[in-house]
Amino acid sequence: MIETPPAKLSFKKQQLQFRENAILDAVNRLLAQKGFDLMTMDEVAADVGIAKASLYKHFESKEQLAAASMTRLLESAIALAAALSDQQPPLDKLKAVVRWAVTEHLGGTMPLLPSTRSSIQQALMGYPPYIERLSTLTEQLGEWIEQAQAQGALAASLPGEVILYTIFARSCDPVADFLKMGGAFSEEDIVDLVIHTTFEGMTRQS
Amino acid sequence: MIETPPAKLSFKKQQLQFRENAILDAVNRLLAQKGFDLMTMDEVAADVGIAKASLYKHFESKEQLAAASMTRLLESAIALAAALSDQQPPLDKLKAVVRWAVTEHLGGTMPLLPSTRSSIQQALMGYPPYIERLSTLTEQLGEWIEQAQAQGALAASLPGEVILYTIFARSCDPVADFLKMGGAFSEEDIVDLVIHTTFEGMTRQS
DNA sequence: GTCTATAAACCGATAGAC
DNA sequence: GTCTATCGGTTTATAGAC
Repeated sequence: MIETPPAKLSFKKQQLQFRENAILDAVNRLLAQKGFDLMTMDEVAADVGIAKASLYKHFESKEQLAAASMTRLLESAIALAAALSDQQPPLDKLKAVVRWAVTEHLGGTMPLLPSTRSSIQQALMGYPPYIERLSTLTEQLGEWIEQAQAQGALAASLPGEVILYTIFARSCDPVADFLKMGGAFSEEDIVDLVIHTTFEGMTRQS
Repeated sequence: MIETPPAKLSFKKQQLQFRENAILDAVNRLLAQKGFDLMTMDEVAADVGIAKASLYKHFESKEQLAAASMTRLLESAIALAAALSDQQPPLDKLKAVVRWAVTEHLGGTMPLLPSTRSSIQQALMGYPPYIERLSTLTEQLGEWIEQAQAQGALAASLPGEVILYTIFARSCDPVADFLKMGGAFSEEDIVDLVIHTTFEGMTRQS
């Protein structure tokens, strides 16, 4: 019994995809734990359970490996945004995105980016697949921001850029880490607190 | 003419202090630009204009060097806090601290910390002079936070920890970097925008 | 493709002359 | 104390056998 070439090829491709996904899982976790600079290729290989040289058969450099991981993360965010009901107010959809990001962050699966200072930032900007996803996500969020402002749900006096960047930045907010370290709050509480201060600020009585 | 021993000793000490201050200036700038991990001792030495080996006559390790720089930064913050008028409302004093920090950040003299993930964080926690300053600053800010909450100027429903950590975190807010990169706002505008979103949030109409 | 072994570069820290 | 030169260790990336 000889399998037909197409099926065998498909199976091989599936195996390849599966292996590369396992690699990206490890990279994602290590990026979240230690950041790009402190993450070593030896660690990634050990975490996946393969030799370091084998990594380079799948990804040609550490930068491209991290870029691929970040691209997959953006795809998750885009998928989440697409799954949000259109009947929800745009402000709720924006909060849902932040909720997802902060939850991932607390779970240890959110890379430390965005940070202007990270050495990987430059490599990311020269990696078209990442730029494309970032553009897609930015467009979707920007649309919701405009709608929320038109409805009066978000301050119309604030430039859209400021709101957009703030939402991105809160995905990696160290406040969540500090609160988790303190141990006085549950992860659900921490997420709620971060979302509340982000959107409502700290001066408003509730 | 032979100078008196006390005067000569004082002069030598002054020279030493001056040199070490120049070193810490360079460290502070490099920590702000690249962070601890990417900062090399060769760079620090080149920036100061001395040999790398000479650095180790003043500071015994890279960690201690960074810790000394961070300690000096905290002393600046404490001095700023002490200089604020007692006639000001506590909320205004808290905003003034954030204003100072974000301005330093935009000027390229604010190290990337705090960040739970930085490899230096652990060294910092084992460096008593740093801990002491951090405790002093935390106490002062905590006092103002309580006063502001009692006055109704800050939300009394928010745990003080959350407000404190948020103030610390906004000192290194990447939003300021993004807005600066965008080039559409002056540095004064950026500082105002960050302070506004931090304290008033993004939903309130103004 | 996966492995072991190694090359090439870099970095923190030190030795030793002055 | 400052310098030049170098050690020891780590890291990215590759060579070559299987």
